[in-house]
Amino acid sequence: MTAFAERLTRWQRSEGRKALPWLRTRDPFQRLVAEVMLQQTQTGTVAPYWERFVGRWPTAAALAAEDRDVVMKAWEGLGYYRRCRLLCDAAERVVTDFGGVTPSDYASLLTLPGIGDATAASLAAAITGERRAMIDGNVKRVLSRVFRIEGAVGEKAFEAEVRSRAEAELPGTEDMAAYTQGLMDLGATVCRPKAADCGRCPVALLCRSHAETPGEETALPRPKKPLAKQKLAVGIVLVRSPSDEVLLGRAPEGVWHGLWVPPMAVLPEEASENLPRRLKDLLGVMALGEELPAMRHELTHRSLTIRAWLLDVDAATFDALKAELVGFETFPVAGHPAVPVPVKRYLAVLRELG
DNA sequence: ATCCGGTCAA
DNA sequence: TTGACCGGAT
Repeated sequence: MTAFAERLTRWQRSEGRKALPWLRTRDPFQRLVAEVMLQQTQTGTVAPYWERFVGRWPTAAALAAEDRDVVMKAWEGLGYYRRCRLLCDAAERVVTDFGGVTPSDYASLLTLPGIGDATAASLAAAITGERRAMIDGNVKRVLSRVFRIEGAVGEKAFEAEVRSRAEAELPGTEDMAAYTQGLMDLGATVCRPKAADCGRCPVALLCRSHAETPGEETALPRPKKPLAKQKLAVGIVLVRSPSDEVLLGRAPEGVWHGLWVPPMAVLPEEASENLPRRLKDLLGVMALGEELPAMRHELTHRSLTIRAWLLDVDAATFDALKAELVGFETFPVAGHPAVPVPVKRYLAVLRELG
């Protein structure tokens, strides 16, 4: 075993994170749920979601049999909602292709929707000790610092060098779980993106970045050019009935696909003043009701300025609007299906207003 | 306000 | 290879 793997593995066994709830189970399905939630999302955010999720659907069969909207509701607020849809697809595939037994080998895992190279390698290493290099953002950072790999994430040479180094460091099967978990623990708690805590690092003595440019471990492999952000004005109308119900429809595709949203219009920010007109046309009404405080919401490549109106209508008008808006359904404000975070905030505002 | 992070489709 | 996808941390 290399010095790096040896030190890292020993450190994980004594100092690594032990309190993460999914580390208490070896059940492949429950670990898979955790791995999917951990894609793009931090452990502290994931923990309560995971507890609820596997408490409710402990097996692939249970998840596969559940209504998608109900599952999405349990995912509400976690973000990247496509992961949830793919996880449901994966559960179905486990039932149909694997007889309900979640696989724990890399090749089989890779065939499941939403399971890519990093997730498959991480799961296989954790559950069976399969010798596969798990390479995620943390690993790229750690390895590029320790072995001083130059270049930017996404560049062919950088990615190839990271992979080559990651494979060269793999320990034997019996140490794979601790080693791979150690890589993740180190990246998350010590070799952080900013403010690396080299005083606590088990491999600081053999880290080239620490030796050659101490104090500059914050230097990351530069990401690619930042993508241009589109500024958009979003208008929504919370149509409320006398019995405290609202109209929501499924978001078609793109942003928030799979979630439910109120009647909505999207315009370039410069055309923001046209939102009321567009919404009135959409609803076929003369007035939009009371305007609520605007909210801002940031997505990967879009900045949203959200304006919202609260339109209180009588029962007959409510039913007429519902009939008018194809695909929209009625939900109690206090029992709505999965909605995007900003919509959830507005619904909370509604409850406070009474 | 900026940074961070896997998978899939185009 | 590039762009789309979300919310929280800093």
